[in-house]
Amino acid sequence: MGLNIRDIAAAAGVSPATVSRALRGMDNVDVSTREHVIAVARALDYAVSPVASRLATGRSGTLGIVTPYVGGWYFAELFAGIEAALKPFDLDVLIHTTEEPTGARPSTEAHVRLRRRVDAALVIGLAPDSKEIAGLAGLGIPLVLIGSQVDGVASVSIDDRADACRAVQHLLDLGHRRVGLISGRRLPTGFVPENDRLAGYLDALSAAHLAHPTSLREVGEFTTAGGERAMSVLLARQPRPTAVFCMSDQMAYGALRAMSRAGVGTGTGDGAIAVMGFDDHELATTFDLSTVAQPVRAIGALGVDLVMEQLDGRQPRVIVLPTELRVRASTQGSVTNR
Amino acid sequence: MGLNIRDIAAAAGVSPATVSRALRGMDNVDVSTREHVIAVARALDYAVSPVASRLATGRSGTLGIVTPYVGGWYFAELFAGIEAALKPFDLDVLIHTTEEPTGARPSTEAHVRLRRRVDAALVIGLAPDSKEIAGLAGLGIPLVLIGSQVDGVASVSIDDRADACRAVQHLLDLGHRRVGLISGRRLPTGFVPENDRLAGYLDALSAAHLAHPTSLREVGEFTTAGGERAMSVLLARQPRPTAVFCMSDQMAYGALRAMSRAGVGTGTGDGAIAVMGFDDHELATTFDLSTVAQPVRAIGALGVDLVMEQLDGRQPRVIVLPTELRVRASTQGSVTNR
DNA sequence: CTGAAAGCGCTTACAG
DNA sequence: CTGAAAGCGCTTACAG
Repeated sequence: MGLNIRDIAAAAGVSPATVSRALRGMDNVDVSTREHVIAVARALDYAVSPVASRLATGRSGTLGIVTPYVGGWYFAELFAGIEAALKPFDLDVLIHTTEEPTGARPSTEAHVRLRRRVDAALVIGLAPDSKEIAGLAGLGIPLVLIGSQVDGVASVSIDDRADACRAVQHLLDLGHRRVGLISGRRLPTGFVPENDRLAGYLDALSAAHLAHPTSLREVGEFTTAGGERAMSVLLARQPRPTAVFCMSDQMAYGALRAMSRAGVGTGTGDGAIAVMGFDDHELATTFDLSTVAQPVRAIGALGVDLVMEQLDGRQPRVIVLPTELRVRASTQGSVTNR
Repeated sequence: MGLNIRDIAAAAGVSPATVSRALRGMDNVDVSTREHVIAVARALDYAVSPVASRLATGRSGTLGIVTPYVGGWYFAELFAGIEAALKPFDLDVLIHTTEEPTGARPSTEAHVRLRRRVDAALVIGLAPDSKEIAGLAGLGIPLVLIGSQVDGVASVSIDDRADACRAVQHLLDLGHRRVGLISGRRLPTGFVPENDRLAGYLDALSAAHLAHPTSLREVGEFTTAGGERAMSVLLARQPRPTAVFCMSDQMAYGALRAMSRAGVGTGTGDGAIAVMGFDDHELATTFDLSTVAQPVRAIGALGVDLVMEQLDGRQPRVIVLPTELRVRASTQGSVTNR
């Protein structure tokens, strides 16, 4: 309950220094001494005080995670990947959310909160030029960006722009000429992948010399309900889009729902609208939704790898993961009214 | 970057003790002294070392969260509620997952991991008689259980048994006599709410003097894919259930998908199967799924309240939240093949 | 291989 | 209201 290293030292008949060395498995301890100390420590159910070690060593044993929000599919997946990858390392995690619940007073800045608390930080989706990134860089600890890139900083991401372009290209290949867009927020935002996906959408249309009026774009808030609202608006536009690219699968589900309610078919049928998502969320197959599959858990795990590498003194690396186009009935099929 | 309290003391022309008092807003400091110290600290961009304070005070400033797993809708919602409620308190969070990724060697036990690291713990879904709970109780810190109850320990949960019973009762009220069940794991499990929901299912059937053969039950692993598999099996049974209660909405989505594939209608139509979920997940309306709505974010926030209460020296409280039956087309409607 | 001692950066009785 | 001093529980050169 309240044993400290001196108690163990006394019980084992050695000095606290030796206990410290033995318990951490250092090799400059006689084997028999080490085993004896370990046995005594276990018998007494001793646990070192992480706080004391941290103060003594100057290492916090903690990884900071800076994220715009918590909750939602993407974060949950990412975090699951991070947690799993962290298991072998006995590192604690400290999560800092940058986005305020609406109406809340602004809380501590990320770098102030993390200072002296973390040995490294995983930074999710923040813009390269944001002041958060600048502040964090000033901390002088290893940083790993997820979903954005900055020169000289480690990062793991997908190529949102190219991937979105490919998704829209798929719709163009099917013959569509009026391709709508359902984005998360009103663009541009502080969330990088979203801006990049917009750029990719525009790339594809421009390359095909197609118009891309803003009347084809609606905001879906990254929620299913928002996607439903957005699609309802698009359905009322004249002329209607014949295909819609949604920046997330969850918004696409809502879009499909709006179409179903309006009696509008999905895929290639007459008067139908082809719907394309992004993520390959676990329900994409259930909705028969064509989408771009991104390996979110792997991204989280790789982020941890890059952190550990830098903590080991290696150079920051940049990883860009490939995605995969998954074509399903929402673009290819001829399901009438789902 | 590396300033400590003595640097500030020197710069402000006072002692470290006074700096400490001033910065923490203690009232036994002259107002002008305090303001001066605060100004100097700010000018020098000083941040106290949490680790040093923790060692000196014996308080970790950290809340432990013990959970069987991370990821998935329930945990993400709960965690979002916890995070939001924690914002005003400057408490760090330390997450410990008890369930191993399959194949991993067992990691440290929860109470060993949390010992000396947290001031209190929020424990999610663990069985009252589990050894984890026993170990955590031995830590002598305030505990708040989420989703289970133990005498003398604070907790916040819903009444899973009664709520499941009500859900099944709804199906019985519609005239169903063969009501199937899709559970998460093979029951009984270490996850309390699940066992309670089974009990509630049996309660309703027993009260109506109906048989409840195990052939009406299948395991859906709490995933959409699992729910789809489970329903496929149930569809092949003779006689088929005419209604199915799923322990989570996500499994219900899979079940609906399996029915749609098999050409089986939903709701009250001829040869149709009524499907009932549990959660009121964000897509439940999209699927027109009848379900039991539980306020997951509120549960997380209340868990934090109960923690703070105990940290303030108040007695542990037990909170049981009401749920709400949401009837939609999956039980009442007559949608043929969705 | 082992130990005595200093130090990590705070907080808190205690004395004034 | 303020300060000197001890202490929180470790780790780590340094010396042997």
